[in-house]
Amino acid sequence: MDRSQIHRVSVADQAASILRQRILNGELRPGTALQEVPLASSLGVSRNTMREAMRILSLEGLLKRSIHRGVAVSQLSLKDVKEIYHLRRMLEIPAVLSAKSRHEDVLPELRGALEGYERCVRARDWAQAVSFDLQFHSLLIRFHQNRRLENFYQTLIGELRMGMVLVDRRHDDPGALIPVHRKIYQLLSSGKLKDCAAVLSQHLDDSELRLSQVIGSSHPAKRTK
Amino acid sequence: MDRSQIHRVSVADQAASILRQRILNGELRPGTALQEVPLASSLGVSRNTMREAMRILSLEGLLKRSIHRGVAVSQLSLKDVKEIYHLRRMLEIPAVLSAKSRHEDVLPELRGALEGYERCVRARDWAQAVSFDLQFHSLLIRFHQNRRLENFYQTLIGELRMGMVLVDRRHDDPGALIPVHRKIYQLLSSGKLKDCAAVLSQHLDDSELRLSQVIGSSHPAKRTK
DNA sequence: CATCGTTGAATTGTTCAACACTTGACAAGT
DNA sequence: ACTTGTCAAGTGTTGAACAATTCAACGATG
Repeated sequence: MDRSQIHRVSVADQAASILRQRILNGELRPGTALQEVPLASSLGVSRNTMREAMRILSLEGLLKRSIHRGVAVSQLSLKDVKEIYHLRRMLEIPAVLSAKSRHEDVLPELRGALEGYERCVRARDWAQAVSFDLQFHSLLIRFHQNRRLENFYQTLIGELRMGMVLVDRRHDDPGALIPVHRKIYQLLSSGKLKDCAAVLSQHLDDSELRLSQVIGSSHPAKRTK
Repeated sequence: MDRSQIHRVSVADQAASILRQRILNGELRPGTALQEVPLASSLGVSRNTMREAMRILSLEGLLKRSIHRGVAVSQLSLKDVKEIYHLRRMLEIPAVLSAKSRHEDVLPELRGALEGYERCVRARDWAQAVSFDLQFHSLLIRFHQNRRLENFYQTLIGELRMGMVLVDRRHDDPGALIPVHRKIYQLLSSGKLKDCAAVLSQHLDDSELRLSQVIGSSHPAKRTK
């Protein structure tokens, strides 16, 4: 009788969500310029509403605004990747180290994300697999029990995922991460937190390296005319 | 050509800055309801522009939006304070521990903030003193050399400062923090990072306790269970 | 007396159309 | 080649309108 939440969301928020989804899915690739009028009419909203939506996404880091020059889908630089992984290490490793038995409600969700990931890999649905992968890591942050931190981490992951759509195409071995995530989950659920942190740390190193290589070869050193 | 100094900011951003300043100065106290039309006309901007400004501040956490119910200056709860200080400990202590000699460019700035703080305390300018206090801690975050982290920390400090304007009034001993900050600076510049972290940790505990007491007595009708 | 619709004013959400300003490209002139 | 002028396209901003929602006051009904 008491529904969780009634459909009370502003149109601007919905427009932002749709746009966010398109960016995170790789439908809108980094660097793509977005014009207000065509986008607004394609979503069936007014230009002002679309501007509010774009304002939201630009504050999330997904869009980059240049005044009077329009907005474009943000493009991750190597420095960005380095920054984001620095933060991931700083946040995820203490998270698993602080995992206590009273946090057990997170374990089933971790298992769910793990299984979803494996299912997607078997189905060759890599975009969805990336989602489950990142969801798995987001759940680790829950151990901190800090809503602000979760939100911050979520925006980080959003930026990262935007760059990861580039990885999909040349992802030669998408299933290689399964045993790693399995191991993390297993060590975590059995309380071997130090070992878990070690595996996680290595996993993050590998992930950063792979993404950096793709980004680096994607848009190489700026041409100095 | 020096293009970096040209004053090219959108009106919406400027409106947001003005409003942010008023909130952080305590001119607009937590809980104050803000109506679009009066505010817009008082700043001499249109309603749409003011809406964009409010959107910015709500995403920064300074304003709280209830759909169709208006926006109000956010109010820190005890849980918020706990969250924010949890994050401050998580960010500031590793920051000083990772302080290396190559970060020496931060030290003069820390000294500047320290001296500004002492100057304000002597002049009984507590609002400005709080600014220098928080600036001192923001500078510590610089040791992480991570721009995203600095931005995140800055929004945290913004929320905190909003709650601290309540402290000003009953601040019985505003100069008590001088020796603590001095000590932190001294230990930091002499490389005694472990000791520095210990002092900083204690300082944060004290600060949280003081703020919690004020918040708790400010709106006590808060049953948490 | 209390509870439940109803009404209506006030405020926000959204749209629309217009204008000012900036930018980038192209053409003309030197 | 370099500068300058022009122009179209796009963003920034405004003001007015309408739709949707909230909230409080008001009765009506039991």
